[in-house]
Amino acid sequence: MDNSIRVGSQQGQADSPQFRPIPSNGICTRLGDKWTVHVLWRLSLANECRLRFSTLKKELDGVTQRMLTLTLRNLERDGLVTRHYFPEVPPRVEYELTQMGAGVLRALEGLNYWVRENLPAIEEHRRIFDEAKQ
Amino acid sequence: MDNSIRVGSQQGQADSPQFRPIPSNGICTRLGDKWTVHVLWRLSLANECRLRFSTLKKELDGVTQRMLTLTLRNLERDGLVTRHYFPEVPPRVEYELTQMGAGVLRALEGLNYWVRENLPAIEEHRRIFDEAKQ
DNA sequence: CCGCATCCTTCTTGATACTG
DNA sequence: CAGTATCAAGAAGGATGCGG
Repeated sequence: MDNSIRVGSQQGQADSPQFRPIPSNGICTRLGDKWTVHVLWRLSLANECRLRFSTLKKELDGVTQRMLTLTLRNLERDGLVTRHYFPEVPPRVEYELTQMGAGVLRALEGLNYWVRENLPAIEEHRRIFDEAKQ
Repeated sequence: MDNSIRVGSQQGQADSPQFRPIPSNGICTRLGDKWTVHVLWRLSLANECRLRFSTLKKELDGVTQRMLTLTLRNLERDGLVTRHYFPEVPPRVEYELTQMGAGVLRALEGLNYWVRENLPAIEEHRRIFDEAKQ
């Protein structure tokens, strides 16, 4: 498993004059995987940003136990989520969004907004493009 | 090829009270692929946001012709890039960032910034986590 | 020069079964 | 209930050759 959050041009391109050197790419290696953002998001909506594994699993439609575990493990490793283990009779595990975890979601707001604004235009472009291809 | 920019919870979860309903996920299906952001970024730095194929290929270190073509085709389809074809003797093709294309990069600034701020902390968490696993 | 088709490899995800 | 291990399926990416 590649556990990197890769940032921007892995290539040795010189920094540019105009903007800061790095486009936010590759974070998407982690954030872009199938369940990560869903998990962060669901946690952010929970009371105290905290849910147990089974609840999370139940509410993220379609996620398998395996993938949820993997996703949470990676988030924990990155410090975006904290794991609380209760050694009870049926064991209980809760996951909590950290401050940093909440920060990612805020950082995604701009993108989220952009998508909302532009999705119609994008879909229109696609329609035309695909049509022209016939 | 899946050409969707999928936004947020594909699941039928009810909109939440607190935030707007959708976390910006899945855009990463497109933006998160290996070369898309690199291409947008490189174009944004170019004169008139415009470069020919061969230049792009030369400057994006490691990209194959196939992947660059695919990436550009998808960007063109979405309306983030325009393709200009010149039927010359050795054919020439230029790609130009559209307004909307430039918009994505701006939308990514928040994320980009967040990564810069938090990468050290993330890497520290990883170090500790991995160490504890021994 | 640019693009496409083909083949092959790697990574991610899903399905399933088993353990503390 | 939560986690792990194993196996199989699929998608993404890379290598290469041909064609306009």
